[in-house]
Amino acid sequence: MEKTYQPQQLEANWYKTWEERGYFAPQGNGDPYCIVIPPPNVTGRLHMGHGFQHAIMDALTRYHRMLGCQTLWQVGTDHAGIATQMVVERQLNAAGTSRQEIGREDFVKKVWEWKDESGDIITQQLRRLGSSLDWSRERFTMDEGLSKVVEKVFIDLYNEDLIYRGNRLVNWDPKLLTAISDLEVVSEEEDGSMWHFRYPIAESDEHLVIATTRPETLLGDSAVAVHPEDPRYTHLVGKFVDLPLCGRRIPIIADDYVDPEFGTGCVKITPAHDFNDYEVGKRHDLEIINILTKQASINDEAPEAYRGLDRFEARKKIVEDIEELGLLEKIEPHKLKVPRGDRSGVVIEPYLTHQWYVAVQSLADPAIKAVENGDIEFVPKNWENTYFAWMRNIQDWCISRQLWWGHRIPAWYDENDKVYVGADEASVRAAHGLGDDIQLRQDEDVLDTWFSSALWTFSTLGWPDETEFFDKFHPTNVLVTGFDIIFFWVARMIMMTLKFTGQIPFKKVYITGLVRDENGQKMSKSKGNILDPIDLIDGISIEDLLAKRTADMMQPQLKQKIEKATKASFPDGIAAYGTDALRFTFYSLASTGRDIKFDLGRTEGYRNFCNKIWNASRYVLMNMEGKSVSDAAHHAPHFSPADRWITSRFESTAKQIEECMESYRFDIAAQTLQEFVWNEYCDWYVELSKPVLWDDEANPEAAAAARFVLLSILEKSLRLMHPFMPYITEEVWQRIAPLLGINGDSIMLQPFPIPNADNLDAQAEESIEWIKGVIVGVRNIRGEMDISPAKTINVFLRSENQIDKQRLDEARVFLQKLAKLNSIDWLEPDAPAPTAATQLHGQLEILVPMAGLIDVAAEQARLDKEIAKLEGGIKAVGGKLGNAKFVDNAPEAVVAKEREKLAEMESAVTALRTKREELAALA
RNA sequence: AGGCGCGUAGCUCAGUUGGUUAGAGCGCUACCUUGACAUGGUAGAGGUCACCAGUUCGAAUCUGGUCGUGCCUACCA
Repeated sequence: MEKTYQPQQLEANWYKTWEERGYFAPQGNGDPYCIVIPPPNVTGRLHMGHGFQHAIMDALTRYHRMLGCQTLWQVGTDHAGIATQMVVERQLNAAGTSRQEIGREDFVKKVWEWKDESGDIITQQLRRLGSSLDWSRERFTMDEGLSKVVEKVFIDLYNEDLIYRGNRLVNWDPKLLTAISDLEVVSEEEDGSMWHFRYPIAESDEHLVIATTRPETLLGDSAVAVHPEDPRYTHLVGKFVDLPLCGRRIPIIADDYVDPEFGTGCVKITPAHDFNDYEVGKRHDLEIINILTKQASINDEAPEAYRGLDRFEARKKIVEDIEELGLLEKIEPHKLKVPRGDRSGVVIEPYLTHQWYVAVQSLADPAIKAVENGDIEFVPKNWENTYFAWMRNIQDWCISRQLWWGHRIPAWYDENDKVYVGADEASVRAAHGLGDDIQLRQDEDVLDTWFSSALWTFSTLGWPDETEFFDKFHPTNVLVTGFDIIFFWVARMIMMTLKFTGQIPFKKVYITGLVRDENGQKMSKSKGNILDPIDLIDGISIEDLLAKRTADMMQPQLKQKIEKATKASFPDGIAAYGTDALRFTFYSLASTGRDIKFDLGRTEGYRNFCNKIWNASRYVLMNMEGKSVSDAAHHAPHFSPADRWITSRFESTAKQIEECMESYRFDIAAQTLQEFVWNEYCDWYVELSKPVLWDDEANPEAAAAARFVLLSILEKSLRLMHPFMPYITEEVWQRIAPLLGINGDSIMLQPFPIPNADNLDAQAEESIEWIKGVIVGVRNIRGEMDISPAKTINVFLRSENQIDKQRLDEARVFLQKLAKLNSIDWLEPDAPAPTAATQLHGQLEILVPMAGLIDVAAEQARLDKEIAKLEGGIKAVGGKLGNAKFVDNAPEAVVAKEREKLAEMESAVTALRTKREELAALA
C-alpha cells in the first residue's frame, strides 16, 4: 500500500467495475426503494448543487441497497428548452447564420447533434461523483417513450378542458421571442424614474397629472383612473382627457384599484401593457391597444413619429416631446422592481398573445391535500409552508413556448383557426372527419420543459404501457432537491402524478440548502465564483481556474475583479482532494439550514480523514502479515477490555448512523463516523493494540484476538462508511475482507451493519475510560511540565478505591506503552508519597515524582489553575443545590447528579489543596 | 407589504423533548519525526450563545420585543 491515500486512479477503476458488472441495477427481492434523479440539463455541466444533491442521493441509495432493498436510482436528463436552444443559436450566429435562415427542421437537427455531442459530459461527470445510478435505464425527456407520455397527458388534459388556449397577457421575452411562465421572471429593485405628465382635460382648461415609470406606454393608454372616493377627482369621473401626442380622447374612470396615496392619485391605464391595467380594462370595457412589436419596438398602432423605435428610444423621445408641449410636471428618481427574463436578462413585457394554459386549480386541490394529510412529507418540515403558500394562490400555468426545441404542441388548425388536438394529423382528421381538401397546420409552439419534467417519476418508470417498474417502484421513496425548484418542479410533479396515476410521486421531499461560495454569495457564472466539483476532485492550478472563471464572459469589465477575488480565495489553486473527501464535505454541511457556505478547509480535513483511514488500514494489514485470524467465537474468550470496548463503541456508532439515515441528518452521520474512526479506533484502539501485538509471544491468544478485532471492526466500519465514501471503502475492503474469510465481489453488495445491542459492554467502556483518564493525566503533567515525550518516567498511583487497584492490574501494559512509563507503583492510601506533580482521575491520584523533572513553581501554578477551575464548578453546582426551590422542584435524578458532581469536585479540590500546601512547605 | 430563515470560539458549523462548568472541524500556541499516518501525534489557549425583557428551581434551547442579516412571495402606477 502507498504511504498516503491516492484517490486518482482507483476511483475511475472502481466506478467502471461497478457499472460494468451491473451493480447499479435493482437486484434481489427485498423491499423496493427508488429515487428519481432531478434531471439535469442534457447539455449542461455539473455544479456544486448537483454535487451536493448527488452525494445525498447516492448515500441513500447505497444505504438501502446494502440493507437488501431492491434499489433503483433512476437516471435521466431533460432537454432544457430555452437554455439549449440559446446555446445552439449562439453557435449558429458565430458561424454567420441563424436559426431563421436554416429553418426549423435543420435547426432541430442541429440541436440533436449538439445533444449527441455534449450530452454525455454531464453524465460522465455524475459518474465521477460515484453516483450509483442505473445507467441501463437512462431516460431523456425528448426520447420516444417520454414524448408519448407528454403527448398523452396534453391530449387528456385538453379533452377534460384542463388545458385551454387563451388570448391574454403573458410575460413576453422580447429577446428570445417567447412567452415564459411567471416563475421564469425575476424581479429586482433597480433605479428608475417617476415621470409626472399633465394630461389636459377635454373641453376645459384644467389638466390632471399622472405618474408613470413607463412613459412609452402612453401611446397605448385607453383611460385615466382615479379612486372613486378621492375628493380631489370625483368631479372629473366621466369626463375625458386628450391624450397628448396621440390625438385621442380617453375617459376618466373610477376604480378602487387606484391608491389615492400613491403618486398623484391618477393612473394612466394601458390594458395591453400592464397586468393590473389589463384587469381594470376588462372591468371597464376599455380598448386594448397594443403598441409594441414582438421585439418590443413601437408598432403601427402608434402615431407615425414613434413607429419602429425601440421601447427605450421611444421612452426618451416621448419624454422630450411631452416636455416640449409643456406637459412635463416633474421627474423624480424612483426605485422600482424591474421584471427580467431569467435566461435572457432583458426586461420582460406584458404582451397580449395566444398561449396554451393548464387550468391548475382542480389539480392543485388534491396536491395540497396530499401534503396536508401527510402522504407526502417535506424534510425539513417547514418547507411545507412555502409549498402551501404557493399552491393556495396558484395561477394557471402558461405552457407554450415560442421555441423550436421541445415537445411540439399536438394541435392543428384549419383555415379558420379552429383548433383540433390529437396525437398526429391523421388521427385528428379521422376523429373530426376532416377530408384532404381541408388544410391543416400544426401549432408552431413547443411545451415548457417543466411540463415534461412534471411527469418524470412515472414517465421514466414506463407508465402507462410497460408498468413492471412503475408497479414496483412507484410511488418513489424520496425526492432530493433544492428549495429553488419547489414551485417549478416539485409542486407540478405532485399535481400531474396524482392526476394521471392516482398516486403520489414520492413519499418524502428532502429539501437541500443552496451551495454558496466562501463569502456566502450565490455561485454564478457572471459573478465568476463558480466552483466545479470536478476541480475539487482532480485539483486545478490557479492559472486554469482563472482562465475558466473569466472565459466567455457576458460582462468582460468584471474580469479584473474576478481575478483578484479568485487569487485571494485560492492563491495556489485547488488541491486534488478526491471524490470521497468532497462527498464527505457535503454531508458534513447538510444540516437543516438553507444556505451552505462551502468551506474548502473542511474538504481538506476530510481528505486527511481519508488518509487516516488508509493508514489505519495499512497498520492492520502490516500486522496481519504472516498471520491469520479465526472467527469471533474462537477469539472472544481472549478479548481484552480494549477489544470489548471498541466492539461496544462500534455498536453505538452503528445505531447512531441508523438514526441519522432515518432523520436525514447527514451532517451528524459524518461527524459520528469521523469521531468513531479517528478518535476512537485510530487514536485509542490502534494504540491500545500495540502493546499486545508487540508482545505477541507472551500471549499469542490475546494478540490473535486483537488482530481479529482490529480487522473485523475495520471491516464493519468500512461497510458503515461505504454509502458516504464509496471509493476508499471499496479499495480497502477488497484488501481486508478476504483476511476475514469474506468472499464478496464488492463492498457495495455487502450487508449494512445492523446495530446489535448484545455487543454493548458498559463494563469494558468503564475500563477503557479509566485507562484513558490515567494516560491523559500523565500526558497532561508531561505537557504542562515540559517533560520530553521521549523521556520515560515513573509514576505512583494512589486511591482509597480498591477498584482502581484492580484496574491497574489489567491496565499496566497499556499505561506503560501509551504514557511512556518506566515503572508504575501502587501506593496504599496511607502510604507516604514522594513529592510529585499530581493529577486526579476520580478518586485516583496520579503522581509523577518531581525529582529532577519538575519545577515546584510550575507545579504550583498548574495546581492553582486546576483548583480555580474546580472552585468555579463548586460555586455553580453548590449554588444550585443551595437553592431549596431547585432541590424541591427538579427531578430527583437531576438533583442526585448535581450532588454527585459536587461531592466529586469537593473531594478533588481538597486533595489538590493538600498537595498545594505540601509544595508550599517545600519551597 | 406579507412570509420564512439566520445571528453560538478568529473561520465554517452542530447543540434532539429546557437539566453541560456550551461542542466539532479548520485556524492559532507550545512541544515531538516514537516501528500506520507530518494529509501525523501530544498538550493548550480561545465563547457574558446578537441585545433587552419575561416564563421557570433552571434558558443557547420556550415567549414577547429590539437590532443586524439573508431569502421567498405579492405589489407600488
